[in-house]
Amino acid sequence: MEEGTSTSPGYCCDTEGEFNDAFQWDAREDCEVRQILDRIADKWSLLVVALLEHRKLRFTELRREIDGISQRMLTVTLRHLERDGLVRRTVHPTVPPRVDYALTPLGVTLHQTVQTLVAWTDANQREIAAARAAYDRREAEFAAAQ
Amino acid sequence: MEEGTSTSPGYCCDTEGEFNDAFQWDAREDCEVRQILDRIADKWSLLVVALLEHRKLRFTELRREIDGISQRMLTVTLRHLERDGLVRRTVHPTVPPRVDYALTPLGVTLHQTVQTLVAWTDANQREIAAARAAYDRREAEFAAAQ
DNA sequence: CCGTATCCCTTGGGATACTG
DNA sequence: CAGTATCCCAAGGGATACGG
Repeated sequence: MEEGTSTSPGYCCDTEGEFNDAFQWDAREDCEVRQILDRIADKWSLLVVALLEHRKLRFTELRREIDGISQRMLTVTLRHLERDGLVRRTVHPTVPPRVDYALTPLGVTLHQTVQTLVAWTDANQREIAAARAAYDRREAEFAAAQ
Repeated sequence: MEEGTSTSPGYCCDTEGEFNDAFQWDAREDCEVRQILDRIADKWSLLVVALLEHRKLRFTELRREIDGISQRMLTVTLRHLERDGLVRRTVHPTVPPRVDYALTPLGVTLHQTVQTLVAWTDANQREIAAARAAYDRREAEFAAAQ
């Protein structure tokens, strides 16, 4: 079940917006952007998508490649991605069972899009680290002054 | 404190990668990409950034515009964004106090980057919704067959 | 090999009350 | 107005054990 399907559109149609951004979303929790962002942003999804970029992988292969993931969370993550049409699950009726996972075309486009964000992170991580350090230093000085 | 500062680099340096992606990240939890993704993916950050795109806003103005946010979470979110150098907080020493928030140049570039993700979501929400519906239908049929 | 089921702990985040 | 401080609950996710 898990909803996410039958809720109202949620994406903000620009009703008399004072600023005409190309995109603008509202604050509702059932917003489509939120739904999908939550998927993208959970602890493991992007890692799975990244690993599947160029190749099919079996369950156990994914498990080995993703350091620290529990069996449960790998299953849950894969099911979510499959439900969203981002990953295709193929079961080979052999014994012992063999299941492999691959990106769908939609999954590939998501991966490409996410790369721009990763690129941004890569380009700005030093600046962010510096900002954090500066903030923490100011905070420490302030605390010391008390 | 809150770490995030002193941990090891965490971003995968491409040591003998069999696939030479432009970007590739490892599975470590302290990965820089994760750190920053966690920030942009939390419940309110992007909403705040979006609202600040073109204008400064005061604390209460943000609170009014973001439907459903608690006072506590607005404070926490703003502090995080400020610490990361994405938002600048300006206190006017008047009485009653006046504080306003604006994006830094870095914050502006983040916002722009995120827009590509929002655009992807916008372009593909129907396909995702359809995939979910199909998945749920198959699941329901399977359950009925039991 | 590929999962599901259960238990349990940690974290995110809402409600409320209080301060400079 | 612009926050802090406290309490508390629900969801996320790890560990473990079992099943087809």
